[in-house]
Amino acid sequence: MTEVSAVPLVNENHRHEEFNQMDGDYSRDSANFESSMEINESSNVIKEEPNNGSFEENMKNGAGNGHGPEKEQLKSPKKEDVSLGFIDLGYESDDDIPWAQRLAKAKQNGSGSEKKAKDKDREKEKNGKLKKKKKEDNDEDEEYKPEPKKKEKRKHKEESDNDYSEDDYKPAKKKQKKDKEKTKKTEVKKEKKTSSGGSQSQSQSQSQSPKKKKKPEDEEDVWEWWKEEKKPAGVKWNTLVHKGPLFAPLYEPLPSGIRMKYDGKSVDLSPATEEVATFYARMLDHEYTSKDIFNKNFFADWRKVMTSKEREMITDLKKCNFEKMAVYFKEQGEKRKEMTKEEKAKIKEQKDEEQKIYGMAIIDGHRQKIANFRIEPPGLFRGRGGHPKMGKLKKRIQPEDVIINCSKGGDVPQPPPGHKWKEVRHDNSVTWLCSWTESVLGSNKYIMLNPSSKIKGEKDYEKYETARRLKKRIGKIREAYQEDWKSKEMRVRQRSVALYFIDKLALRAGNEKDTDEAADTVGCCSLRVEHIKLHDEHDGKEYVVEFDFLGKDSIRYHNFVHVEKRVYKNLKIFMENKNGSDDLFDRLDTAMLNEHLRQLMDGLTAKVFRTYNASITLQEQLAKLTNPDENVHHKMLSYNRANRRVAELCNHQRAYKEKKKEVKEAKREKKDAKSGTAAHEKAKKKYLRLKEQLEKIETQMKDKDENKQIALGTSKLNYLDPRISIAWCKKFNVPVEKVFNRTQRDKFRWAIDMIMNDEDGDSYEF
DNA sequence: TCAACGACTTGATGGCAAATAC
DNA sequence: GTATTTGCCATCAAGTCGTTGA
Repeated sequence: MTEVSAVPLVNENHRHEEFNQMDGDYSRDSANFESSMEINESSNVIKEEPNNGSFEENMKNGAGNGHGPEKEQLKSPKKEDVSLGFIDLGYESDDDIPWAQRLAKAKQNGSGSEKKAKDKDREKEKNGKLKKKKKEDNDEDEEYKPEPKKKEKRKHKEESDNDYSEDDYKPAKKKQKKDKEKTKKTEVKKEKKTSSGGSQSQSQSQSQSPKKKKKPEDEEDVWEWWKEEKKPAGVKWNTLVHKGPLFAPLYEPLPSGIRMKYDGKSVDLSPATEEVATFYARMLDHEYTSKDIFNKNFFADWRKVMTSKEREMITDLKKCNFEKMAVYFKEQGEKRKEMTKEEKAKIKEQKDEEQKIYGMAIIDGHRQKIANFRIEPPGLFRGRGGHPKMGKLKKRIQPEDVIINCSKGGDVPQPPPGHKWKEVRHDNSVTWLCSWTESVLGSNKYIMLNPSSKIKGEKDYEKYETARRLKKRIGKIREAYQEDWKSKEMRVRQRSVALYFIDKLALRAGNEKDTDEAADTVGCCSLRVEHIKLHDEHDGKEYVVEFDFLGKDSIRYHNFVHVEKRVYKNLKIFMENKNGSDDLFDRLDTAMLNEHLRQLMDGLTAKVFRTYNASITLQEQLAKLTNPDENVHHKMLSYNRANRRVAELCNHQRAYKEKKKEVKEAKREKKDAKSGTAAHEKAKKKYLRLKEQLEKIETQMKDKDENKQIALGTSKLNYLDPRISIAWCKKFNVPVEKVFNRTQRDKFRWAIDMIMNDEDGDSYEF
């Protein structure tokens, strides 16, 4: 496990400040929800208008505090309001949403069973309300005994105590001719395209209209799926044609002079044994090979592929010397770098050819890029953090391991000569093209389509629409979970506190996981008592919770957060009579939490809060930081700052401190090892490598200051509604290329089209 | 009923080529 | 022209969440 540092991370002070600000906003938020509701009711625009801004924004501009000016704003949402951080939705009715209307409508209408479920919910709701009235406002009402095992939790059946239904929100109507016309036009265009079929016709039609000067990215077969009817639920495609996966090249034995040494003597290994040895040799410079678990796992798996003779001889990894192999691979690498232009071009050509054949699928008549058409090559498993299986052998995947998914008919991909597929399936309820079972964890791996494809894009679009729906309900949801802090039922209290953390701190849900199979990392629901410390007072603030745990990818989350008194008191109760290794929320898990969330809003799960909070923060930060009079360069600076705020919220940070500590330890190791010995050499190498890595991070920090600390790309690609960024570009005359690179533009083509081709696109509100 | 599984999204990492500096 | 830096992109591990079947 990565050792944690007692010193706060570089940008933690900043974040700490920010969270403290949030706290201020938070209380304001809930206190003023009612006033915003009243306003909207009279305005007949959006009936349900909770205070839905981010905490920070609300505090700074006072949005939703029930004073005069907001009333005016809420009554008449104008384009200009965007720059003021106005928080109402720009759209007044379904029909107002360009191109999205049919998609959204299909979803809203729902199926019969969905409706029944809602009715049932309403029944439950009534009962819940009656019960609620009787509830007393006392924290210590329920005698709380921690649950011994989470497994029993599900016995406490979820009661429906929600107060909302989808129908609560009924937007006013407004005609939208323009978009209908647009949709019509595109449909005609599409018909022309598809009538002549496939990508060829696309390029033909383009060549027929030389008037339109198109950028290279528009030259491909652009499938404007967002202007089409949605497929029935569960149907992912009607026809799917592809060439199957591309397999890793076969192993080529090393030249005769390149041999591993065992106990000082060169040994000839069988090809299979040698291949696995090369996996290790290639990683010799990597920190992994200094880890005991890695070596243990590698050696055990390596021995499995050895011949009995080899197994008899090679009994100790420490006696193996892979140096010669490692040097050879380095030399090969150098040679590759020194290749002539022509040689490089030839290789590129070959790769492009592979991409052309295997990298594309035809789905419902449209050519779509495949994300990963290569079968993962064999190698050693690189689990992160303290993964118990790191170093294990990832076996070579054969066609006999691969399941193909495609249309029925003659277009089934051919397996390589002399081989056959494990199975050929025609399952159009899934999106994958090929799948196989990976040998280390036994999990399934898939070949799927590129993010620019319809299948992925549509899902992405839906994700942001769900987050936008959450925006309309967040006020009520927050109000409800605050009320639940006082619940007599321990599971309800735990759920409400967990939800508060997920909403406020953008924590992940935290599924339970098997620590024999994966590193010991946690999320919100799986937090243990040892992961938090309560400080009655810290840094001049009351009720401070110190979080310190390893989250996804074993990245440390260390943060001091001021919380409401009631949350603090609840946490104290949750921790009573427990050991550090006990679950903090012993009566909660992600399934229960999500079941509850689903009752609050259709499609709501814990991860929607991350999308919502990230997007709303970006929108507000952009509005706050952008000065329309500045040049593009300065505007971009503002954009990156806004983006960075989001990344901070989501904890996408680089572990600078961790690296620093590693370097320190490596230095000590080097000092401890006897000079001249192999151990000393190894320690020295490790130290130099880590030092170099640290220096790189430091330089980046100095050069690019703020931005390098945070992995901006992740939030940009996964959490931020791209329409916010594009609308910002449109409004402030910043080229979209400045904000999104080629890949991102491909992925977000739907959003670019929606905003850029809409007259009111620049006033888009998340 | 619930653990296990399947399908999918999220996110870190590292290699490589294009851009930039010298 | 060469060295260095930067950004892009592929890769694959690690999550989330809904479904399944014992």
